[in-house]
Amino acid sequence: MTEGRAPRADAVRNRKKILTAAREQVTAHGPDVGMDEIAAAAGVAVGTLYRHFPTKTDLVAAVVEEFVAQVADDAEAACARVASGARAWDEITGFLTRLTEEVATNHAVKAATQTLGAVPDDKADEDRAGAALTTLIQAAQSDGDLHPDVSVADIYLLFATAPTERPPAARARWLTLVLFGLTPRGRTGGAAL
Amino acid sequence: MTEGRAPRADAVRNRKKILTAAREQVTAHGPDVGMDEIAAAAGVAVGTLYRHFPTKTDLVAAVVEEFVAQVADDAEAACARVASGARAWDEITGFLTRLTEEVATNHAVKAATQTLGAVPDDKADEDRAGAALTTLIQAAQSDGDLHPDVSVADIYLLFATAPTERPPAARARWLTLVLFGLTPRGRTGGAAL
DNA sequence: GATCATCATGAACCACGGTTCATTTTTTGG
DNA sequence: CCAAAAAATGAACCGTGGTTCATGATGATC
Repeated sequence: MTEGRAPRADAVRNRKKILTAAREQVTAHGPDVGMDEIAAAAGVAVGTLYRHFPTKTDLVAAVVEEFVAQVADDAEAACARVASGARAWDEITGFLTRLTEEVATNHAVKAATQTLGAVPDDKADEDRAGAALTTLIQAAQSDGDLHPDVSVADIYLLFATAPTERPPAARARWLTLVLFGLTPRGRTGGAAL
Repeated sequence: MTEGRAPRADAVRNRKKILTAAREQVTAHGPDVGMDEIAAAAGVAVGTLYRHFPTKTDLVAAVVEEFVAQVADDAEAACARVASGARAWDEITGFLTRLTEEVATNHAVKAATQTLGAVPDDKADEDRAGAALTTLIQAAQSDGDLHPDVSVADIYLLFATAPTERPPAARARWLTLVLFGLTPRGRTGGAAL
């Protein structure tokens, strides 16, 4: 019923080439690359792209989802290290540092963060990332290293707005500001947080 | 030499209408509104836009500069209140709250913040805003309410990334996070900040 | 290796948006 | 009022970029 026939060999080969090329091009030039350029990078004609992906949006979405998976892997790895005795706060800062770098460098990831908190697409990878992050957050909070009512949504909110097109120094500074805030350490802060 | 002839009456009238319409349209729909729409809103033909502004970029820049001036006014007003005895920290949070709101609501201001720290255009209004902010920052730092090495560039950096297209609650939360950071109040933070 | 479904090709199509310019209208100054 | 200059008009131009489709090639099956 769902099985018409086995897909042709060159079809699967091309599909891989397309995904690879799309990944590279979207990473390098953002989601606004032309279909022509992706096709050229894949060594394939434009029409072939449309055979595999009905629309450009679908192709880009496929690429973006790959990076969501990658971020989820990263978060889970950090989680595992915490389970092995690593300090949760260090893993969180490490994860956020890498994420900041990715968002700044990789235009596809930038696009991914925009959708992270908000889209109704049920993505397994997004759930994985959320679960891992939750664990990390709770561990760091138990250690007293992270403010008690910081949530996963907060992390998404902040990193949906991480800086792009800025020099590395600015990225590092941004992360520091976000981690420690504008108020001095000693001051007992506002009521909300 | 620089005086050819007095400009025609309808010309100045149209110029005003164009700037007003452009302000409204860019505010409402962002810098990506079509020239057609701006022209329609102004009750004028497209060609007229190009008589007054050689390119779309110039028109949008004019609008954006208006908002930079507005932000500068706001900062200076806050500054004046501090001079009259208001607490600097309260004025800073007030200013930043209003700015967050503007960035989220007003697409033109969003565009403005992107250029604030980075463009080589020598704008008097930008200098005004910078000077006022510097004063505010130093006052708050003297009171011990603001971390000692926060600079104007930091504020620009953060607000270049203020959230757009998010519900008001998210905007408020974002500001709280930025003000107080992710680490708990008691903890003596990282070396850098 | 013949047949056929599947797939690839790429020129052409189309919508969109910034820009131009020949023509017409309006204002100005005498 | 009447030219002449200045300004307004808007249809047309043009580049860009996503999408389609008639045609030709290729892999799978018997």
